[in-house]
Amino acid sequence: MRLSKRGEYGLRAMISLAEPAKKGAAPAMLQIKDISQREQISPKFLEQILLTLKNAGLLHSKMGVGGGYYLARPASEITLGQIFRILDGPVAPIRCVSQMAYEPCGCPDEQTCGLRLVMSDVRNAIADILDNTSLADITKRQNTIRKKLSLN
Amino acid sequence: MRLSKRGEYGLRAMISLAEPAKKGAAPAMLQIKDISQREQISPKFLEQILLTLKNAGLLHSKMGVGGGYYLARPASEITLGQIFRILDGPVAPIRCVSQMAYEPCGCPDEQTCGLRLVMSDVRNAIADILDNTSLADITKRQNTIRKKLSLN
DNA sequence: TCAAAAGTATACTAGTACTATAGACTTTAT
DNA sequence: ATAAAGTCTATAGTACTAGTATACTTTTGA
Repeated sequence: MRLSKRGEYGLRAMISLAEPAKKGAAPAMLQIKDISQREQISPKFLEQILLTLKNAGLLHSKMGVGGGYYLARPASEITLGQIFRILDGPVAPIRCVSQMAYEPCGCPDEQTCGLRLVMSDVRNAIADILDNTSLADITKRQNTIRKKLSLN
Repeated sequence: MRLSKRGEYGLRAMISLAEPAKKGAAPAMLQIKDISQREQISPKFLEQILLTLKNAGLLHSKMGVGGGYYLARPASEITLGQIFRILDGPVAPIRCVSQMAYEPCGCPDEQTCGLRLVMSDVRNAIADILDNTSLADITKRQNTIRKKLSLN
């Protein structure tokens, strides 16, 4: 049940882009090298990933000197599920329970297949989390933890 | 978040082995070819998988004519999580939230990493399902559905 | 006792996906 | 004009997946 590096890097980059530079400020525009340095990601690989995300409509960019990437929509309207599916494909652990890419498997009877029942639960559990967590939620959770830690 | 074919086949085979031949009877001993025919699995590939499961202590076998594989423990004491981990490794989508195979990722601060928070939730959701579902539970669910279907 | 059935064990392989890397190109600010 | 920054496509090394192949051991039963 692994998240690919592409997916991991893409999610981390999007989370970075959702963090406002100053508290209360608008989400920042960041350059590839800013993100790649902070998150320890190969800049050329990150470039591909951000481009994919841009072509999928989640990011906008500005070319030229002083350019960079920024979120196409408010952080509260971009979910982790959207990002994940663009980079890593369906959430379902097995195709026969996928909503976006259904395919039959070889079991004798799909309707009463026990594995399918459980994997369907797994799919729903994962999708529930990823589709109901926005980039803004992540930022909020991070800030809450930081606050708690600084109190000690 | 995909389940490998090895994992899928292994789980399907174990579920087959948990189904008693006759209602109320003890779980059956089945041969590779029985399972491979019923579940449409390459017999040689299945052989490897069952052997792995045997060496991990989940199956016993009987050699020779009329031999086969059977569950090493009652179906209620074998969980899908056990089978999954033997064949596909850790349940966690990312190593830094794995219980059985932790590894640090490259994020600037693991303690406040937003991605880690969410992926930890995902891991727990998956593990909750797989570790609390036994082969006996699956058999029961299948029978419930079959009963419902035959009532129509 | 020996042939056939069945599991054991390990090596090998073709194909695909993953994780990048490279290089040539376009746009923009100064 | 030039350097900074994103765009786009190709390709390469590696690991993994899904299966094949082959030789061997154990057991049963005719």
